[in-house]
Amino acid sequence: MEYTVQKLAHMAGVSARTLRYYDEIGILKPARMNSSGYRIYGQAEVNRLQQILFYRELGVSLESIKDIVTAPSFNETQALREHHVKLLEKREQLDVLISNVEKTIALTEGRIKMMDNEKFKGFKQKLVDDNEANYGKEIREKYGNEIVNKSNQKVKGMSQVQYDEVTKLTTEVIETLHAAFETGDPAGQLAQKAADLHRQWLCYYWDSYTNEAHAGVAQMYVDDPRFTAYYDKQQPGMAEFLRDAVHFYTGIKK
Amino acid sequence: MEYTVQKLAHMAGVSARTLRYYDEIGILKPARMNSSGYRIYGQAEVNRLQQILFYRELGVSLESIKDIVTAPSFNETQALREHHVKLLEKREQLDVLISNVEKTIALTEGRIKMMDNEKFKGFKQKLVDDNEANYGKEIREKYGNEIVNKSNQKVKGMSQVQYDEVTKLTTEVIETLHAAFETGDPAGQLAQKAADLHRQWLCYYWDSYTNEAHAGVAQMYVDDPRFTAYYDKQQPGMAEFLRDAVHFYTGIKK
DNA sequence: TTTACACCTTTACGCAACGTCAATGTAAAT
DNA sequence: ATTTACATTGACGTTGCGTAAAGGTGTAAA
Repeated sequence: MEYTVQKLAHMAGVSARTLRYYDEIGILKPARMNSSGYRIYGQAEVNRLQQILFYRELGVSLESIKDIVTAPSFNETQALREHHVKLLEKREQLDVLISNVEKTIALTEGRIKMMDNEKFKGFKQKLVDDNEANYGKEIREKYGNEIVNKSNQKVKGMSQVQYDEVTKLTTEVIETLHAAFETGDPAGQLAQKAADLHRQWLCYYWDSYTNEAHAGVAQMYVDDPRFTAYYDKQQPGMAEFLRDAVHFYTGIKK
Repeated sequence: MEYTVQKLAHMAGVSARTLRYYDEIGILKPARMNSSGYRIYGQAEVNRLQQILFYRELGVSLESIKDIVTAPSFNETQALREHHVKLLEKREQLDVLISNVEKTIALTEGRIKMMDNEKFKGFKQKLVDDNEANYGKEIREKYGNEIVNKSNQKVKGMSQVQYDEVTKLTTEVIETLHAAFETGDPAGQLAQKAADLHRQWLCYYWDSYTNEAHAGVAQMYVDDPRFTAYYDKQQPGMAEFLRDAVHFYTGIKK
């Protein structure tokens, strides 16, 4: 009928430390202390502990459990429903993680089989990473999930030849952009060539190209400081220049 | 081309504190320090940070990331594969959690609709909890998943009338057992009545009853200290007595 | 030139939920 | 009477940073 810490701990499958901690934070006080200062728990405490452990199993924080078990009129169903939503979100996140890990494994395996070039190592991954981890969210918001997924799909499906092409294209874009920037005219020949190279570059990542989307991305280069930093680190004002060039190229002003 | 903490932090979408922390734990040292002790990062560090963030996104611990990014010949695929397994386990756990929360919500809703009795509150839940969280694993191991699931199913499907019956039965078992214990004879009339009540009680949880299983559970009452504690808290030796009584009742000695 | 202001530095405490000594006192069993 | 098992409080360690605090720089405007 009465239990010391160890006894209760063993019964409930938790540690004695846990019970002392629960005492400390006030979610499970012992029924009384004996003459030597031992914690003595009764039936009521056993029941309460079971409630606590139940909610703990559900992943509820002790802080929230405190509210649940102390407030007598607390709406359990409501709390559970909220927790349910959180769990579902968590699972979704986890699913994304899992599929990303799976994709990465497939990628690295493919890479290894494909070639042994050290320089190549990690770069395709980085491509996926750049697009996905850094800008994935924004792009998803603006252009939807499908485009991003297809983009990543395309990167993963690239052969080394294609990879080399896109790498070359990347430097070409930058170099042409530099030269064009000197002229100062985003509508000029060089700038339009840069815009065209940029379109080609985009087409390595995108499944379908539209002027609209191209112009949108160009605008984002200016709006998003991380993009701006990337382009402007070469030359201040570069991001804006590229945007203007693309806007001329696509015939779309945003 | 070169970045201070803030710059790099902003670019990568992390805090400056994070970068200092990464420096501290040695997974991302700056390229150099300037004359005033400022951290200066270069392109190599940007790349490395991107790798780090990539793995972080995947939920890998910084400790593991350290191994990945510092050891040049570290088998990435192997590491990812292990992480993959962990993630799958996590998702399984999460699925269990989710279904439990769903069941509990259904249960509490049913309870509320069924009646308004305060005393009843939380107890059916506790029944499921007791069986599942505390003894579920052992019972599953010995008698398989199906029996346990069906048991929980039965509890959840119980009406209040049935619940009252099983509650009454519980006290009857205990009381009869007490009286029988006085006689000291596990083969006597009282003890056999207790064993029979115990069988009836079991049948509220089990879908199919067998002498074998009944005898097995009785033995478990002695083997498992948590069960022993439960029965012995009334009277020391009670668990053994009940086991003996049931063994006589079922005609099975283990 | 001074001053404002943004940015840098290190140091160090705080968070959640305990695990894990350490030092010491008590109950129970031999 | 002594061993053994278990009780107590106290305090530090864990992970991945957030968040001051106290003070030194870098640059641009007044």
